[in-house]
Amino acid sequence: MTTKKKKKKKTKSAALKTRAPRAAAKTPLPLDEILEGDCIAAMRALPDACVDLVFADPPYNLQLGGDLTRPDNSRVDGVDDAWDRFDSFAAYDAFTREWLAEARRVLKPDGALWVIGSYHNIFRVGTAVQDLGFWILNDIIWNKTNPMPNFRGARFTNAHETLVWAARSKEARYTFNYAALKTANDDLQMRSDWSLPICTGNERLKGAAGRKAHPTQKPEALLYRVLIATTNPGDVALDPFFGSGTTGAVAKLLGRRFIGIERDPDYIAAARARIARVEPAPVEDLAVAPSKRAAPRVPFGAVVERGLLRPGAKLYAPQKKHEARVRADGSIAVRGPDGEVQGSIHKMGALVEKAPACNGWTYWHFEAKTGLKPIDFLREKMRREMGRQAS
Amino acid sequence: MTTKKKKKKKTKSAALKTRAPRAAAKTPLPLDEILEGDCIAAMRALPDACVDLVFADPPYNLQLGGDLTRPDNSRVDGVDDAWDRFDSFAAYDAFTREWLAEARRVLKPDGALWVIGSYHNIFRVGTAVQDLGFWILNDIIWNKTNPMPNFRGARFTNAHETLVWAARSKEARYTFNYAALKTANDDLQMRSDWSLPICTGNERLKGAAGRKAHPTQKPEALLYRVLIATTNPGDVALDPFFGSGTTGAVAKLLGRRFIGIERDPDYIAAARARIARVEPAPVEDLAVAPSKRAAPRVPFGAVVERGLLRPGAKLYAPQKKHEARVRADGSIAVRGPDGEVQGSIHKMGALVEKAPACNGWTYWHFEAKTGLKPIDFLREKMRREMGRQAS
DNA sequence: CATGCGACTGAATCCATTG
DNA sequence: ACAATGGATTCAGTCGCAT
Repeated sequence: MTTKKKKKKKTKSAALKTRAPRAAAKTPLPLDEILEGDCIAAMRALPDACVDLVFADPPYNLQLGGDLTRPDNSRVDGVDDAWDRFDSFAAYDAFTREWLAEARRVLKPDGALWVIGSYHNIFRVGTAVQDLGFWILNDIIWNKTNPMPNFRGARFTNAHETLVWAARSKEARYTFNYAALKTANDDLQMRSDWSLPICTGNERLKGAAGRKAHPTQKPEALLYRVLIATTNPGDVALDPFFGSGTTGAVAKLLGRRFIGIERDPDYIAAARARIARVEPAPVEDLAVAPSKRAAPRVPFGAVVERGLLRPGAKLYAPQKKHEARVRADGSIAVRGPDGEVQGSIHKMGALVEKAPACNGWTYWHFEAKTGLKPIDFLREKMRREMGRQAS
Repeated sequence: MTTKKKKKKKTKSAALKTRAPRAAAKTPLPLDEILEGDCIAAMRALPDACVDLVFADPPYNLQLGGDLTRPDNSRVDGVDDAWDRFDSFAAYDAFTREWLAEARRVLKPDGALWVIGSYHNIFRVGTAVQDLGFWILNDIIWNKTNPMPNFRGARFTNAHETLVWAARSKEARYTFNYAALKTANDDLQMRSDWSLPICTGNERLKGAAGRKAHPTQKPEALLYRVLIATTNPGDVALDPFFGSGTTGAVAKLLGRRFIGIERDPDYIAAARARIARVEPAPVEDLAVAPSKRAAPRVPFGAVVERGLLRPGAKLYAPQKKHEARVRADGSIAVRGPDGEVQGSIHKMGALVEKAPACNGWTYWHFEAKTGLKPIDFLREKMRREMGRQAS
């Protein structure tokens, strides 16, 4: 996983052939801007495959907001008998599928989607995500450390929200900075349940008369983790329900670009002022910790070429349980039941271990002054040499 | 809420008018029995409005690919049983809606439904639950204390499953034993996120050759909390996907009645033997044991996310013997002989100290107004913010 | 009888690149 | 498209056995 950004201008043709490229593709993207208007209309004005990530915090459901309109901008009546409830769900579903379809269109082939919601809407959102061809990667639980208690004592304290993380398609090579997250998590894999406080105190935007400027402002820590985990510096994140602009504020802090879409001019004004106050982090501290997968490939033959191991040198399995001989062509030779066999460090490791696979770099060891060391040590040495050349 | 059982023989006519009452209504319910066969057919043989609770653990439709091996080359025993394979989302949806509709029919008007699932299926289940007229009360997150890791480092550790708790209708006066749960939770409201270990060890049923008798046996603690929270002694709980019989075992323990439905005769045999071994708890002792709570873990990355240390901030070893820089992803950078090295606070502490291990929390310090303070100070601050979190 | 070490396991949509 | 190949990748807990 991790970065696959180097030469990814392959833009899988399948991703683009649903629609003819738009004229808009030639106009520059509205980067680090907030577009005022309906998110579906605004996304329609964007070209295909132009953003790396979509983060969406859509309206949660019909019951809560009179805010929701049908795709044709007619208002949904707030009714609650069975027939109209179905009608309401249908309207919500239509709205959801429409903005999700546009989001998918503007996503690059290897792009990804995040949507946050609660039990009121997340099941409908998740179903639509699957039906539209996205490929769910995880559902993430934001456990609120300080949720609003349930005052009536009629249910469990609703102490979490759910995020869906999905690649644009099953085949997508999505961005996931695994090693960086593991490092940040004190060297344990990051889990699907995240404990974060809700947005309060200084971070909470205040509007007129000290009232909260936005009813559902998300904490910056949540977006921080999302952007660190699934984007790289310079990536473009689109937020079609920009609200108070948390996505934009954290994107600016972390050296990512953003495109916001928001209907409410008051929210836009609050978000603009907020983002203007953000001081970007130093560029040199933004790159995610390098993962082994992203490191330049050093074939074993190069180690031999470089002279770090001479042809004929002996390699050992852990505890010297097996022995191999380095050959000039970068293969190694081991003794098998039918005489000597030659092959890659991986194949020969698997062979002597009778395992289906083996990482030869960590399996085979050479005799160093200080004892047996894995040959990966030599690869690391070469990578450091190469790094100095590059920089 | 709590008990509403006193005068609930009102049996809302709306609940019954879809179907004529069955002749079967006159035959006694198959209480504390396991019915062999397809759950839809078996439920059809039950009368309307005859159970207080439905707990369902349906197939998840995992759609697993090829084999998966652990880093040590051992093979993961995935769920590839025939009962979990569906041809399409449409097929899964049809199946889901059919069993849910029957479940709703057999539920008493004030009855409730629980369904457990993962991101593979829970969105489709939740959508169907809403469409069929159930009223969602909570979604509950079962956070696994010991989940299986993500072996390839490709995603977040899938560390939870989701349960949907829904009343039969919006108007239902469902059962919720608020006070009992609050007491059990050290006088804190029970939250929607539950931390429980997966089912292992002695509790896990073994079949032939010591292999697991069922691939997805649920922990009894999970059903314990469900039944304590949303049923009263003597209530009837129907489990249409009975499997290894956890619902029946806990129901018997807690003085509830159960009806199980299961297709696989081997599972039925295992469940029968298991339930026979259960000793019902003394009626007067059906209170819940208090749950212990641990201090929430705060990784270093969360301190950076939270904004308590900005990317680029400097950290110092005691006596400023060494220096490090905070990076956006929650790693830190130090100068080594071959240039800058990055890693966790622990790894980098060990590196500069040339020690095998190091507690980065106490080793690294930041510049506070009152002088150098260990970064553990910031972790403590976050823990205080997060307050006491229910288990 | 403790203690330690190694083997084993769990609802898993689990790789990337080249040819 | 698929096949072959390189080589990256795990956490909490239980159980059995050796010391």
